[in-house]
Parts: sequence; structure tokens; C-alpha cells
Amino acid sequence: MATDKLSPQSDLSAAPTRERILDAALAVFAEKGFHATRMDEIVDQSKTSKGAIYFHFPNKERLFLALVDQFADLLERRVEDAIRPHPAGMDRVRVAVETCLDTFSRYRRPAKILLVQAVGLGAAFEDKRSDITDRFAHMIAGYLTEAVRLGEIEPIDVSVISLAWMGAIYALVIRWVTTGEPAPKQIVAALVPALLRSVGYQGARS
Amino acid sequence: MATDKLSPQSDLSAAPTRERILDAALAVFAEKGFHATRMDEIVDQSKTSKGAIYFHFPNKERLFLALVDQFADLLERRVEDAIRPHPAGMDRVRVAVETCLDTFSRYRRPAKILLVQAVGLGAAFEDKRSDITDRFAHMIAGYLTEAVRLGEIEPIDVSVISLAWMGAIYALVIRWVTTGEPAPKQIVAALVPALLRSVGYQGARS
DNA sequence: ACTCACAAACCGACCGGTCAGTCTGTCATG
DNA sequence: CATGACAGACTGACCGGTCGGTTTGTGAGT
Repeated sequence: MATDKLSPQSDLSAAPTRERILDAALAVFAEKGFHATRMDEIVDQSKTSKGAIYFHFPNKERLFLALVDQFADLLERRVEDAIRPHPAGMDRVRVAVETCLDTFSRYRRPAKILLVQAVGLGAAFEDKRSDITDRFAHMIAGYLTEAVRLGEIEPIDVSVISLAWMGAIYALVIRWVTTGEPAPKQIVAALVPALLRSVGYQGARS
Repeated sequence: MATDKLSPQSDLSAAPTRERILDAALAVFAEKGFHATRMDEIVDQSKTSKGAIYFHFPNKERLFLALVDQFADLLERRVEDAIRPHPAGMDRVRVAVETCLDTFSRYRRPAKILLVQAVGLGAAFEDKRSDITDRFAHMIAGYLTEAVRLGEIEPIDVSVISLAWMGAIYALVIRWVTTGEPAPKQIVAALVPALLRSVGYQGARS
């Protein structure tokens, strides 16, 4: 079995303490949100102790942010890896969006933490969140600009469009994360062509 | 001067207590979020008292939700009014989106409360939020379905597309509400044509 | 191969500040 | 003098964080 730290089903009952804490925190934060989560619940769920948690993390906020960071890094890595073999232009744009959606659907609880539970928590959290969103929006914006330069699509306001795309993706993922619908497959099938059409790209396959 | 309860600049210093409380709550909640807001701050800002607040509202949560409801109703009313004179089809879709964006930009603080501060607060809040989002998504979905029936656009997955549109709109509004950019004008100019193109509608004017 | 010294990792009872909500009172009005 | 509309001092549950203490790991010295 893979021991990927974020793997949804990996067995952590005998894992090192720090991992057990992160895993428990992931579960509880994802379900209840930051404020409704009691440190004692993480203690119980992780089968560790208050002391262990505060040995590995300075406070509740940092524990939460550790989860967000961990997922943001994973997401970025996956997208970059997926894009590398593809040539510049709309092909990369498509792969980036698809990989993003795929990653969210594979890591449901981290996605929920990033997209839902990390919102409205004040400046410290919002900074991190907008930072992550921005990184991806800029990435998309970069590829779109490239596509414009290559003449694959007409000139557009890439800063607005890339943010709009992120919002569209987020909204669907949030819905799926919260309610289980629509299925990721359905999301990709309907959303990707629509996004590509929105910038006037005709290369979308049926 | 108009005495619209939500009007951003109306003078409430001599208004009835309940209005003063709502106005103060709007300001503080919008800036600090639900959890970081202390009831005492609303007391100070509203120039009333703890007793007055708890006379008019049963608890903090209901006070917050009152603001959300108030704005949701306003939003719905404005969109319906704007649409009425327009014929069925993509024209209505366009007007609905434009009015939505216009309303968010006119009522910045309520928009921030609904789109940012009401997220990640747990079931009670999330229900209300998704309820509101759904109402609009369904509205959009209805108009889109109508447009498909009229042959103005090709058949699409309206449930996914309408949610995606809401997400795109929200993302831009959230950005503007948080950072002041991009300007509402720029948002409308870039976003509306993109949304219409995303469903293959060619009638978007330059 | 067995101490001993030291440190890192871990435990969990307890503390103490915070803040939503209560309660007793005041006062104007009919 | 009753009632609605407020004022504001007060309370107590709650929970993040602390801290003295225990266990486990490491390795040097003999």
C-alpha cells in the first residue's frame, strides 16, 4: 500500500505521532470547520495527547495551516508534472484545469479544508488562501497569455478570465465536496469545454 | 436622501434602535467576520446596549443571519424586477447576470458578508448560503433551459453551467470586495461576454 | 552488556481569560 | 401602574494553551 501522507485510505493507526495528528486534524477540521473543532477532539481522534500536539505544532492555527500548505504544495506539484510533457498553448490550459479538478476529486477532505473551511477566518488565513488561488490564477493566466500569443485564441482580459475560471472550478468542487454531486466526471465533461469556449477556443472535442 | 435600509451611506445616527443595530452589525461583521466580532463591538458601534440587541435578536447567530436574509431578499427582488421587461431567452440571462453583479457592487458590505464571512461557519449557516446560491443557480438554469428551447444556444448541462457561472461571479466579486480590484465595470465588460460565449451564444456585443 | 546521563517525545490535569448571554433595574408613555 | 424598550453590570461555561512529570531513545564510558 502506498504511504502517501495524503492518501485518503492509508492506515495511520500505527504511524508516527505527527502523521496521526495531521490525519486526525484533517478529518475533524474538514467535517466541523476551524472554530467548531476542539483540540480535544483531535487528541481523541489521533489517539495521542494534548502535549504531543503542542509539541509538534505551536498552536491550533498553525496546525490548520499546515494542512492547507501540505495540500497546496501537492496540488501545485501535480499540475506542473501533468503539464510538462505538453506543448505550450491551449493544450496546457486544458491539462492544467483537468489536473486541478482531478486532484480536488482525489483529495476530497483537503479540498474541503482549502475551499470551504479556510474561508472567512480572518486575515492570516485569507492571505494564505488568496495566495494559493493567486498562484493558480497566475498560472492559468500565463498559459492563456501564451495561447493568445500563439494565436490560438483572441485577446482577452486574462486576469479576469483566469479568476473566473478558478471561481467556476471552486464552485463545482465545493458543491461536490459538500453534497457528493455532481460527479467529478460530469463536472469535467461539462465544465472544461465550457471554459475553453468562454475564451473562444474551438478546439474542444465533443 | 433615500432611506433604503441597506443604502451604504444613509445616516442612521438617529434611526430607530433596530436599524442602528443592523447597520452596526453589518459594518463589524463585514470587516471582522462572524467569530472575530464581539457583541460588545456592535454595542459600541450602534450606540445602543447589550439589552437592546438581545431585545431585538435572540442571539448572535440570528443577528448575523438577519443580515444575510435581508440582502438575499434584496438581491432576488432586484434581479426579478430587472428581468421582467425583457423577453425570454438569452436576453434575460444577460440581464440577470448583469443585475447580480451590479447589486453586489452597489452593496459591498452585504456582499462580503454573504460571500466571504458566511462561509465555513457550520451547517446552520451553510444551509442558508447554499439555499441562496441555489435559488440563483436555479434561476439562471431556468433561463438557460429556456434559451436552449428557443434554439438560441446548443443543449448544455445547465446544472453544471449555472453553478459554474455563480462561482465565476462570486470569485470576481470576492476579489473586488476584498482588494478593490478589478473595478466592477471591468468585471462586467470581461465576464459577461465570456459567460455568454461559454454556452456558445454568439449574440454578445463587443 | 550494563549502567548512567541526557534529551527528545509524549502525557494529561489544570489554569485563566474571554465573551455570549442574563438579570436587575430605569424610564418614558398611555 | 403596567408595559414596552432599553441600559449595563455581572456570570459562568468553555476551551486554547501550559507545565510538571513520565517514558522512550541514544550513546559514551567502563
